[in-house]
Amino acid sequence: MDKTLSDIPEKEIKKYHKVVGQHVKLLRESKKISQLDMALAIGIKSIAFYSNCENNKYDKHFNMEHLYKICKTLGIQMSDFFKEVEQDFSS
Amino acid sequence: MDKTLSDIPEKEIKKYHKVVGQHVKLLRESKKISQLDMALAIGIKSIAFYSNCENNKYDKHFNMEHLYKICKTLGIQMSDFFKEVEQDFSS
DNA sequence: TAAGTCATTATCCTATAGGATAAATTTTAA
DNA sequence: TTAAAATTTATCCTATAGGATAATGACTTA
Repeated sequence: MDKTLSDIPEKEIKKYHKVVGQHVKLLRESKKISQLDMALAIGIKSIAFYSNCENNKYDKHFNMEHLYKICKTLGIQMSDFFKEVEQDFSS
Repeated sequence: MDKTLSDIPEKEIKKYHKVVGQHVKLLRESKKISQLDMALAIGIKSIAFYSNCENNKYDKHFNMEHLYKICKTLGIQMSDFFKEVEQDFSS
């Protein structure tokens, strides 16, 4: 799709995805959960794909469903997750 | 993908998508913005698709990029958006 | 009553997100 | 050190999310 009609730059979205991935990684590591365990918990069978989502490689990123399940697995609220993301994002 | 490996039920995700759509609609209407204007603001050229995302028809739903742009257009934080969604969701 | 927004339903198409696989690399612990 | 566990890189495939299109309906006001 041609996204140029929106005045919100693609770069900004990319950065957001990146910060989201970084934050998932941070939270996961702080709870001593392996990528494999987290991936399986949220129904992703490929650690490689999961890894790429965390690290924003090959344009892979988490979607709403992933994040919902990740937050639930971590025992936190989406709103709290995004609050932390926002702090990182604007810094 | 076979999502049965995750113990978080599909029904729950569907409901979440639904509440998200309803909330976007609520906020959009409260700001007197038409579907067309919002769709264009976030780079969606099809009001039909946008409408289906708001109403969760044909399994259409907003993704992270959509929601990021919607929140920015509405002038609110993602975290605040999701806080409201959570209140609706658990009720 | 017609014309003009605004929104919804329905169907179809395709670019790509989601995922599989394999191999390399890095980390950990024995 | 070495073996295993954990992570990352890279490439490829395909199911479907994202979107186009068209027709319908609902509401407004001229």
